[in-house]
Amino acid sequence: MDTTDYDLENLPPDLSYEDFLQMLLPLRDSLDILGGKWKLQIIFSLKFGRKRFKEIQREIPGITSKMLSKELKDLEMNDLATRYVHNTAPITVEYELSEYGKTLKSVVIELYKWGSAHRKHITSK
Amino acid sequence: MDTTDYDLENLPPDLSYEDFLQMLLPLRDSLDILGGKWKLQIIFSLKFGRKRFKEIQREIPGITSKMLSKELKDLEMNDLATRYVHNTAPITVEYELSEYGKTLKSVVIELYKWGSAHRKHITSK
DNA sequence: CGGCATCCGGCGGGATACTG
DNA sequence: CAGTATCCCGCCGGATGCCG
Repeated sequence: MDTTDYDLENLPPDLSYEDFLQMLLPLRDSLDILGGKWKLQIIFSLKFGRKRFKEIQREIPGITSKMLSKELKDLEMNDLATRYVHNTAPITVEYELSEYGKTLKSVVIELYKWGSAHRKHITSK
Repeated sequence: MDTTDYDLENLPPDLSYEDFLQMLLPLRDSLDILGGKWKLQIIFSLKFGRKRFKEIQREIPGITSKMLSKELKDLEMNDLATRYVHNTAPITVEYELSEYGKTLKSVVIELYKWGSAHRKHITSK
């Protein structure tokens, strides 16, 4: 696989278009993981500790079980959240943000900072 | 308007859901501006200087004039790109990344860094 | 050349019902 | 309770054509 790391400040001038698209992949990964209607809300919900499926759903008005289930599976696939199944009757499942998931913090903060400054920039004209 | 800035590290525990959604808005702004199929490619294309409409389109295989036009208008609305119209026949139009647009750099780099590390994290399991 | 108008297909995602 | 299955609608975005 291709593990080339690019220095975004100084991209090689002879970068082929294919390599350019390769370079965009990690960027898209980040955007996909945080993008969409529900991802951020779920991630923030899990930031405050281990939660049951229904708890999360209650905290996020409007989300259907289908969407929540799909998004959680997504987070789990990306190793960002961990799923705990308990042999109770009826079954209960808990989710928590993984240690690795917490590495998202810096990106999220950066996005927030820029977005926040941007709102001011835009409304000041 | 609401210009409250939140400290994402220490969110007030009594944060109402409405305030929480408010807090997400800047994050969504950032994600919307960089997300989508073409935004990054266009931004990177403009990073290398002032370009004509057709030039950009040639550099981005597959993009239709409709999409390019829409995305550029979007960037312009957000003050990220500047449009220059020349009274030639036929008309020519140039675009360039605004000075303000360059402030995106830190966010983009952060997204790239995390996404890049994430690819390694995921493929190493 | 730089766009806008129109038509249209795919799909993200909502509503609802059902199951282990 | 924690999902899955089905149906369905809106809309993003592609294709094509036209216009100043």
